[in-house]
Amino acid sequence: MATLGELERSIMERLWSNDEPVSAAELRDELAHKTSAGNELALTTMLTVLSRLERKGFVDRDRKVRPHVYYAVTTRADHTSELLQQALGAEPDRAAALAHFVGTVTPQEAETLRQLLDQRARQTPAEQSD
Amino acid sequence: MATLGELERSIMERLWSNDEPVSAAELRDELAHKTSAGNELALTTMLTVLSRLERKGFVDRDRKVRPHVYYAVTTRADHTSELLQQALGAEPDRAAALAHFVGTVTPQEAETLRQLLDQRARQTPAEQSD
DNA sequence: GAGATAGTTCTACATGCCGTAGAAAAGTGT
DNA sequence: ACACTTTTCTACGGCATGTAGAACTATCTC
Repeated sequence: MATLGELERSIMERLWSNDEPVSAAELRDELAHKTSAGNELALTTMLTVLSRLERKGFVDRDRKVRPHVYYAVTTRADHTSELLQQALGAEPDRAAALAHFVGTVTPQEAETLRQLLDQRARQTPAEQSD
Repeated sequence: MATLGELERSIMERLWSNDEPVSAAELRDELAHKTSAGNELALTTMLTVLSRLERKGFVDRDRKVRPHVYYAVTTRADHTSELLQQALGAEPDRAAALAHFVGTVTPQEAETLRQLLDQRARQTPAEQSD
């Protein structure tokens, strides 16, 4: 999975935060508010970056309407999950890494995780350990 | 946390896999075996990359001995844990992301996670949910 | 439907990271 | 002091990203 630059990430954050497809112009205006100086980027800049995000498979667009409107292909949770898998992917001692990780999450998150594991266990019936 | 390039990663993998500090020349020879063609990189290439890794805070070196010897500053599990935190860091709905994630781990890992959470619960006494 | 207008794609450039390594400098042993 | 080893400095090509003008295409209006 390709990584995202700063502007690309800002755009994805916006697209993830709201399902309705938006035009490049809207995006540009909204992002300008977020930046300290409120610089408006050129519209073509938005369009270029959106095209790149499209090429990377992060966004898609509706080409039937005239200002094309863009939307995220996946949810942010999905994306984060992929990042988590990727982080673990190269790790030979996954248990050790998970141990470190569990040590860093908040108690609330630990509880969340536990509940999720319980749900999961119910869906994926007991496995035999070998 | 800075990201790693391909060569940088290879070097870190090697350093993480063995605690003993190694010289640039040793590293170069070992990594050459790993690559398909067995290309030997120039020694200065190793030194450059090691310096960059040092600057990034991934490795340190013993400058008292004459071929300087290099070693990883953190463990790989530590690093992976940081990546996991980082992946979750920007996520507003951490629970959702964790849910996706839990859905992707193997049953064995789920069990590992459960055990880790149990240990953790023993160390961090029961929290009151609000 | 031809021209004006709005919107999109093409092309381009600066910057910074990374892989790569030669040239220059610095340390070491005899 | 000199040859040899090792490290640092400098450099360059390639690629990703932010940035945007130029050129092209679609749409609307009269």
